[in-house]
Amino acid sequence: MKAIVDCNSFYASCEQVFRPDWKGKPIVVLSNNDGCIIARNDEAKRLGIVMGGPFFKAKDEIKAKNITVCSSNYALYGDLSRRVMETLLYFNPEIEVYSVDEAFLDLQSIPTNCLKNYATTVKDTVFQWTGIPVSIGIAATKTLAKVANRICKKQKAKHNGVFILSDVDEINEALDNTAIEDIWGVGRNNSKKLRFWGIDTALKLSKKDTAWAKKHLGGVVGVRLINELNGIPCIELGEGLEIKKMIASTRSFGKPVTTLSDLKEAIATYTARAAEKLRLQESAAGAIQVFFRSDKFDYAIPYHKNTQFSILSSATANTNELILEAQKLTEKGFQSGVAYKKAGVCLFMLVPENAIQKNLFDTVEANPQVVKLNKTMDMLNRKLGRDTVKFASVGLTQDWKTRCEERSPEYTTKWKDLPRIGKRAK
DNA sequence: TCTGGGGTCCTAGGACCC
DNA sequence: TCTGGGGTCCTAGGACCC
Repeated sequence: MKAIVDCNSFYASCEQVFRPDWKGKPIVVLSNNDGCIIARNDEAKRLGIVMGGPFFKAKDEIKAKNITVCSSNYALYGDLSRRVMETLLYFNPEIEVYSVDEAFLDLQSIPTNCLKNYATTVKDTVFQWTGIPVSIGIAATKTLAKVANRICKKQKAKHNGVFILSDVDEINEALDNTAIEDIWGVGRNNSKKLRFWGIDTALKLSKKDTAWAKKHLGGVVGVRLINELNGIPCIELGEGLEIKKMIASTRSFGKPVTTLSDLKEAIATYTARAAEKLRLQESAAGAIQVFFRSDKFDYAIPYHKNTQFSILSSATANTNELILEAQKLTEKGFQSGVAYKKAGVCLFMLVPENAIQKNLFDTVEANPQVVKLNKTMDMLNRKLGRDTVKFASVGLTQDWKTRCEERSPEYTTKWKDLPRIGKRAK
């Protein structure tokens, strides 16, 4: 059996950990730039706040209903996520961290009659150690575990955080109660197709044969999906730390950017961030891409976007080199007169940093001091806070910076934000 | 005023190899 | 009349996930 452990309303729960006075009150969390609503706790869900909608459209309603609004605070969520995962690791070395708020657990070594107790202990311990409530779904395949998890969250009182799907009748009932678009692996496009063919529940889909799936549901992907629904595992647990194959850093601007110097500053900032992530997984990038675009929702002005790509003469993880290349590309693609709304940097062709293929025609020897410089910068920024040391090209004022008007303190990752007991810090 | 930011995997088809 | 059989690698684009 496999389990999926999923944090309940993760971002909203993180915000509540350090604000006991928010207990029982509705909360929503916004995306970057305070753009969309990306998390709501149960109380906010009950008040009818929808997921993913643009914030400015729901603003009045949210105010009227007295719902607390948080800008996203990824430093906080990242740190609490790490604590949750470490707690899971304490129980089970066979864990696949699937996303910031989810992990799969391999339960092969747990006897069937102990599963319920085991999962309940895991759930309670995570809550006790981190303050984050989780739901656990258990079944023979990842896809069925996901089904169990959904039901577990939907019927909180009935399942109390743990739901095991093992009995055939129970599985069928669960599948019958799962709408086609709620299946893990069925997205917007396929659910539309399936509904058109009259397949509207997971149970109906599970009855289709694999040849049909191969033809109509994206080849092997469809075959796997049907097998998984029938309890035949086709998606194995991932191994520990997966090395990323691409790394990106992209952001919307708080206000439109119109000058080349501002755009270059933003691109340098995103490049520095991406390079940090690159070094964290001990890789180097062989290629870099930058892009920038105008507001895609503003139909009054013509939409403008530009993407520039370059393969480096040899792979590097050096921020300085990457920024220089990114800025060259920015100069190439920039158009004056355009109001840019969003920009980003992607790094591709990632290789391990200790296996960089040198270019035959490189005239400059790699300087070991530069590697040390980058590592030292990372260390300082990790220890003393992000951007303690940075490249001048990222700018000092950063007028274009993302909006986040309701950001909570970084309770667990910044000394000055450490919560105080007794008197609330001003 | 105002609409997020990351990622992965798979397929089809073309170019090329022997 | 008639034109093989097997491969690999790469890219663009689609679909999906959180």
